[in-house]
Amino acid sequence: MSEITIKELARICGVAVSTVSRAMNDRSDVNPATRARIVAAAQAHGYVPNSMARRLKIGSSDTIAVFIQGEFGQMLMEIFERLEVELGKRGFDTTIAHISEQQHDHASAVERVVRGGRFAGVVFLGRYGSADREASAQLSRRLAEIDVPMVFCTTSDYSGVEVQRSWVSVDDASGARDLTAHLIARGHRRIGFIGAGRERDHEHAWALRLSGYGAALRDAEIESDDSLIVESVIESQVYTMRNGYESLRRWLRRDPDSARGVTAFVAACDAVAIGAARALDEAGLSVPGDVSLVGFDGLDVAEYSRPRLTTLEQPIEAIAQTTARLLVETIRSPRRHVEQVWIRGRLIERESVRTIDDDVQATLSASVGSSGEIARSKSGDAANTTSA
Amino acid sequence: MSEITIKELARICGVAVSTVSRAMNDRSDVNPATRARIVAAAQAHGYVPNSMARRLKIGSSDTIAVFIQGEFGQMLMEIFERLEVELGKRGFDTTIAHISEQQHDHASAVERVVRGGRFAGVVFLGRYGSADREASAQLSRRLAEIDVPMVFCTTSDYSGVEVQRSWVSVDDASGARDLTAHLIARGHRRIGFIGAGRERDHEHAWALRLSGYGAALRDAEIESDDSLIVESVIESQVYTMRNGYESLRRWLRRDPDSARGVTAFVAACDAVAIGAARALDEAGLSVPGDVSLVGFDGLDVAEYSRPRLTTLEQPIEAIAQTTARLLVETIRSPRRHVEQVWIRGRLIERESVRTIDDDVQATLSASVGSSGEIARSKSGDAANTTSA
DNA sequence: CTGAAAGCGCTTACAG
DNA sequence: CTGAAAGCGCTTACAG
Repeated sequence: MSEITIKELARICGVAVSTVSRAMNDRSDVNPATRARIVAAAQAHGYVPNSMARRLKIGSSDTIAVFIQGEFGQMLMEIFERLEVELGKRGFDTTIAHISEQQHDHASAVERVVRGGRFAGVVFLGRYGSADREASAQLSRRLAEIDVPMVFCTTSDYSGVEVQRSWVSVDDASGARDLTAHLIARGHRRIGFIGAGRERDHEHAWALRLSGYGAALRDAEIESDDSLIVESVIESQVYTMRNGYESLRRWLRRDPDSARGVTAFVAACDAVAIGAARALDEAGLSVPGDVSLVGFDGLDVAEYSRPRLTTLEQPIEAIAQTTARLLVETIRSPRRHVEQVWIRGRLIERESVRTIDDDVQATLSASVGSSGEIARSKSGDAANTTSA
Repeated sequence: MSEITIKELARICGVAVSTVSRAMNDRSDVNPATRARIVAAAQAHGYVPNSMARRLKIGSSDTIAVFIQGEFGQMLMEIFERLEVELGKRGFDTTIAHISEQQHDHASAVERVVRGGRFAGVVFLGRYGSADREASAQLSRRLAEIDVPMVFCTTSDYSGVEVQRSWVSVDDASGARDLTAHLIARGHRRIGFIGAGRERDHEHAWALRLSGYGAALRDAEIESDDSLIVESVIESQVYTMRNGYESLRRWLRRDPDSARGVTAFVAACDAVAIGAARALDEAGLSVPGDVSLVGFDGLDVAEYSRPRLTTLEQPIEAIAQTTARLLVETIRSPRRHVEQVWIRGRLIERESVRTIDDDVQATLSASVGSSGEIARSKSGDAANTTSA
């Protein structure tokens, strides 16, 4: 711990601490020669100002805390990286505040770091609060009280509290709608959705994607069929390949009749799509030969898997820029109106969707039929829960 | 900013600040009734101690900084999550210090946060210093001077400085050796390696994996052939599917003759393997039908891609535990001997390796030949750089 | 251009 | 069990 303090450095240089402070902070009112001498000495002795002391004194910090709850998804990390540079351009430091899933009391954990940290601003990335509605609402109220500038990035505030916050997100609903419409334009009619939240409430982005899927169906006057909605099996880690795989696999086994005739699926995200593709594969169904599949996010895995996945690319750049802009504006003029920005993603057509026409339809039914048999042969253990 | 300070809370409760402090910190020497009153008031007014002031006063913090340089790879994030809980069990908070790739001067950026942050300890996750050897060595020397407890996790210290540091990592060399030996046991003889660093020096883990590959070849008395080593094309982001794809694709085009006869590849990591699989696919080669392929890491994508990738699973749990243990030991007794731990990973056999025998060999040569033709038909633009 | 002084919000001996 | 005081390492008016 040979850390040197400002006092010692001052003694070494034979000046007052206030002079050292000014020199280190590039103030204009310091003799250039003195400054040079001090900076050199600092360098030589490895002096770096104690950031706690500095921030305590300064009062207003220029660091932004970005909260990430639970798992570090790839999409979140990519947004974070861009966000960090955007905020950097505007003169802010960024720090990740991770609230682990294990934490009993999310709300108070968040509150503790926000209140204790004296940040210039806060962004919630990808999740907010806990499944416990009341706790989340509580958190919102308290955050409103301490009045930190904050924006939700890729999360909507579903806490139900009146306080309005700014947010920015990919337009989940329109994205899913575009994806589904694309499938419909390719001749698909019986289209499933993989990865719905168990409770189907508005807890997060997926509910929005599910609604976009429903809207596209309605637009095309296709009757929606709840039995085609595949629920998430692994709720603690929804954005995973494993969730896509397990969820679809279970559904295929349980509802062989529903599976019959489905020609396409929209997955709640790319990772889920990859997992789902494997479940399909194991059931003897090929993509896109037997069933088409689209993802959501635009991860690299969607680009390099085979078949390449048609998906909706999140506009990471724009999301990060907008979030940074909104937050900085809020910091500068706290009482401005809130802005809520949905940014449309871009549909990327690749190889996982096939154009359907009647004769193909026939082939399809046949192969789905065979998958139904596979399902049946294993369905003994799940007989009572089979819905069809 | 209705943040309340200890002084105001003290006034509200009609006690001295020292009493509030004691109550908030659960000291034993406080009247239970007084404590209850204070805690309740703190709750009501949303009082949370200013963490800067607290840490400034305390001097020794109990937070650990984990440094991550450049991209947030999935493997790194998984290790981080485990590390956070392991450190948490031992009473430490964890914070991520991200050094972005853009930063001109890595070394001094690292030094600044370490010196300025007064952390209880530091771990470097996945990368250390910059490509600039001298700068890295410089950093090591300065870090040694300030004498922070630190351990390298999944990074080796190649700075060349005498100061010995503890480290823990998957055993890259033996892992790659196991993987390669596995291929050899399955009858493969001409085996390539995808993702070598351009300079082939010992900058990071990949050099170790490359050497493990070489060792296995030597064990089996197979003559190694440098033309089978595929170099990374995208050096700034080596752990990516894109790097695997572009690197192998270029190689396939450039060295069609080398490609002839290769029956298997070991990829430097799973992401690279996935990208490589696509390049193979585009060249008309199937995995494992025409060429076998193994990865390294044990990411989910290796499990859900088709074919499922045979790979070496990193023992994340053990790595995180050992790192936490070592760091805490170093914190408690700074002068203890350093420990350098290589933890063996587990080979997971899946579907990307095929057992080879003579007649298969014949088929293979034929299809690689056809890929050579594809390459040639596009080689006009790269004619001068073609090595064969 | 430089120095002495006050104070940011806490914690921790030291008295009582 | 409680309070008054000192001080952690800085920065920033305020004088000179």
